[in-house]
Amino acid sequence: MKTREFKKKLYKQLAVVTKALSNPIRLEILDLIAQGAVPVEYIAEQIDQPVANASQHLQVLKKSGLVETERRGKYNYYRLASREVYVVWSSLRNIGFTRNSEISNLLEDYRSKKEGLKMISRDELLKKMEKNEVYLIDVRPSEEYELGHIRDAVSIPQMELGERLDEVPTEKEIVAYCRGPLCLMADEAVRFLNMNGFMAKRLEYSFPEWKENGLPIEQ
Amino acid sequence: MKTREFKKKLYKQLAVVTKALSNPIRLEILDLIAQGAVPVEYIAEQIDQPVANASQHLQVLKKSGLVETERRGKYNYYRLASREVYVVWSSLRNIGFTRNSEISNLLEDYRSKKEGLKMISRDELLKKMEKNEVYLIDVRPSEEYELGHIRDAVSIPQMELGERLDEVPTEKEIVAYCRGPLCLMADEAVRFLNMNGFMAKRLEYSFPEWKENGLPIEQ
DNA sequence: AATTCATTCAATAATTTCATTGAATGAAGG
DNA sequence: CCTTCATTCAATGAAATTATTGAATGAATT
Repeated sequence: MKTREFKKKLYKQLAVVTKALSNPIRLEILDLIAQGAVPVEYIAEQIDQPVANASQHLQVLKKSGLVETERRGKYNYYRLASREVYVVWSSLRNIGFTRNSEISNLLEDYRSKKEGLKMISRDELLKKMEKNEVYLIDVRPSEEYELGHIRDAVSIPQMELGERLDEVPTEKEIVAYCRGPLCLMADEAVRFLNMNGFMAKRLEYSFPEWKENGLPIEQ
Repeated sequence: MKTREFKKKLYKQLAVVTKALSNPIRLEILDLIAQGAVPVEYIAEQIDQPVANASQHLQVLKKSGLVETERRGKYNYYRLASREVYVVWSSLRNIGFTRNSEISNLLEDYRSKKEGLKMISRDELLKKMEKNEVYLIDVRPSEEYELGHIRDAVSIPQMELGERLDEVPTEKEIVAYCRGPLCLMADEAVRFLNMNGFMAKRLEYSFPEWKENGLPIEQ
């Protein structure tokens, strides 16, 4: 085999992986299942797409080797194929945020309209967790909470927050977190809590980063 | 702006970056300019494509924020936009190698036909460099050598090796290296040298990795 | 064995990406 | 100011990707 021909095949194969990453819906799926294994129907619902379409995108991701499936009872659970896939995904997301001005503008724009959303850093939270000075809320869907969450965090999915406000202490500081920089559930929870007289902040970190850095988790 | 609408825009923007990565020619270009800044014409020649086509692909990469240009005299030099881009590229390549069996088969196949190509590790080479026991050859095109190379390496581009064999010492061990795992010039040089009675090995590392790890370079 | 239902597949039309060609641009140097 | 020439642009047809629809599959349960 000639060198040129070989190279062509090699880059074509590599592009199978990158082509799998080249679609916005598939990126959203990756971001979602970076949380843990979930079935097709749940994915379809979360990304607001017909099941057949979600399934087709999942096939592409699977063929490229980025995700794997596992049968559990009636359901096919999809998850990232390896830790390296998570590394690639988060470094891609990172490049998008730092190098692509449209993205940073978009995020800034969206967040600024929430006027003065207060953030809390990782270290600050760790300190307050030690002193038991904080009430930490995981606002992701409970399925994702059950797959793993920050230690001592309470699960109150964003959807349920309105009807479960009585569980939230008024004397403690509240901190909410969700999936990552692209996830807005924590933002909305914090805004809602502050409107209702709580002292709420958003964690700068999110669960995947927290886990990646070896900080305390449960389950 | 509704959350769903915002998310859609966000992932669409992120996909601009991943779409830029989703083409085999653009991957080859990235692998090439990971060496250092080079002009369009040189890129076109290396990837064996018409200049206009290379230019269009470079525009895509530029618009996505993955590469940058700089004017020097008559030429437009293209280079990776940041260190993070190199990290993304090499982790993508890494996933391709470890998760995609077609790629590993392809590489193994190609290399095994070269029957017993001997490798030398980074640490082994560093030791031998200290004792001056090794003759290190950079087989990349001289333009790339001039943009930076491993300390004490001699530039003998693969094309010129045949007519410059008399420069190569017979008593010392020879080590050749080139661009990276996808680069085959070092393989071919080593095979050629061994056929001609030299003791040649291929460096497991390549220049970009060497540089990334802060090992000694020149120029 | 039949039924259920989560998931996948197949076909299609709409959209996007791509390579090719030849012309346009525009900075550098005379 | 004019020429050169590296690079980009614009137009085109061919190829690939995508969403949608409805049917097929096949494992789990009855």
